[in-house]
Amino acid sequence: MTGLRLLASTPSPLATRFSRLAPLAPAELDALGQAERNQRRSPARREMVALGDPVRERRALVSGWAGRQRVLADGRRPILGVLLPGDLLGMGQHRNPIAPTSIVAITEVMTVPLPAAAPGSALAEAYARSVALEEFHNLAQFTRLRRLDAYERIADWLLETRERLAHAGLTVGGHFPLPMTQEILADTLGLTSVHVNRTLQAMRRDGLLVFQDKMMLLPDPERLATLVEYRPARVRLGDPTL
Amino acid sequence: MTGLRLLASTPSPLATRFSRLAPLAPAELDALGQAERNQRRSPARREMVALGDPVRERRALVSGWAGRQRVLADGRRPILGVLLPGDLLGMGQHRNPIAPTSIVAITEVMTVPLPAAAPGSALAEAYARSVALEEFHNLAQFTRLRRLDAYERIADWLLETRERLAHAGLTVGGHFPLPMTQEILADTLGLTSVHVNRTLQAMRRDGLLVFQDKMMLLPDPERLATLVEYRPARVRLGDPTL
DNA sequence: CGATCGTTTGACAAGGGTCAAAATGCGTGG
DNA sequence: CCACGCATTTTGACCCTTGTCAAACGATCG
Repeated sequence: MTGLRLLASTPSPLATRFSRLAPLAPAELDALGQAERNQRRSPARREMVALGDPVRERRALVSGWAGRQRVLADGRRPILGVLLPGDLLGMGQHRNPIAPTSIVAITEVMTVPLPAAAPGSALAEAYARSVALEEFHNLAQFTRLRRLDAYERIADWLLETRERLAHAGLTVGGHFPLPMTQEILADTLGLTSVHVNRTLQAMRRDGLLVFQDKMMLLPDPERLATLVEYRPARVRLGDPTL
Repeated sequence: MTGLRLLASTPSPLATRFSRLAPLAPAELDALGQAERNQRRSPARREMVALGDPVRERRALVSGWAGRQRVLADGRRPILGVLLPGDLLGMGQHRNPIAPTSIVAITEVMTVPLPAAAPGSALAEAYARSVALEEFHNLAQFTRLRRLDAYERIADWLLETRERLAHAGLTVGGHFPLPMTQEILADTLGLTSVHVNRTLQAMRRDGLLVFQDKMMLLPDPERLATLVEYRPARVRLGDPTL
């Protein structure tokens, strides 16, 4: 009975992530739960937000993966960053913000409207920390593309993605979902799909990853982390909860 | 007489940039002017803000150039973006933000504390737009590093920097200051100084730039812009003032 | 007038891109 | 349940941009 209830009430990625970002009050958790009843669906490959769209409301991703991307004149579409369950959309600060990038669903994606947060509330703090984390990951993506070679880039990105998914409660025994093609991974990492393929094979040979049925396992994350000097994300120094 | 007064009261880069971002009230312009009396100096090469520092106050650059950078274990120091006069520092959103990057003075830099802006005021809007512009330029830097080769990267960056300086009233007859070494430019663009040097020479041969005494002139910005499909920054669609 | 920093030039190596095609997987309809 | 068509993964051969290493040259400053 308890088992069933536990199963049924498994906290959503959104609630998991947010209650780790700030100590949410029960009422705030409840507001999140209410918001999650109001899901909107975007099928895979759909452009959820177009570049330059006015931002009407703040939303959160509750399931599925999306990519922030730019479409270029030459047809290429570099992916600037990946949005995972629990991540926020449309957090611009000023009155009439417009979307600085387009957002495209990689898999089928469900989003919900974000409940308003009273200034100074734990929920507001969680939103702000989420934004700060996003900035952190943007910077990480930046340095990744500058200084790491293909092998290290992939290793570093896998470690980061694993950590983000774990933070939203989406890893199972070290395994985590990776529902993207090698081509999209290539667009994310600034490589060609051919080269991603060769590099993944090398990592497999080196016993650093196992990938099956869109599930990834890193058997030796420590070795990977040493390899690329990976440092986990922190919003605030000295905060052990993040 | 009028000429003298005009000269003496030449608006600062900060005031110029901000009154173009939002229609500031006279009182707000005055507050900016007051703030500018309170300058703090950082000599060239000084680390103005260290990675992880707590952000105590919001400031603005009023003269000189700085770079947001990361120092890496291998000693390299990729520059993530350049801060020009009129740009803001420390605009994190949450209560106890820490600096996500270190900031280093490229030339001697003067900064001033930012006056507080009432919510909903034109000044607050100007701040928000400045933040949005910064995000825009971060994204531009991003795509620059991904898809453009060395020649295009430099061309694109020069066009953007020229536009930003013009926006702060710092260009004179198409000429603009470029007070950085080729090595720092290389760090900014993800290239080596050797390659920057060769590429600049090529652009000079092609008649696309003239560089003397740390002043840059782009004789044919249109040709450059076509070359790299350069698109000027806009914070809001349909806003002709930006 | 050294000393130091920045620019310029040369020779060479290599990581990754491009092009092309084969192999494998997978959903759909018959 | 099978066959077809399309998407994805894999492999091979070749080439080009950029990095690396090293040294010479030029300018600026105490």
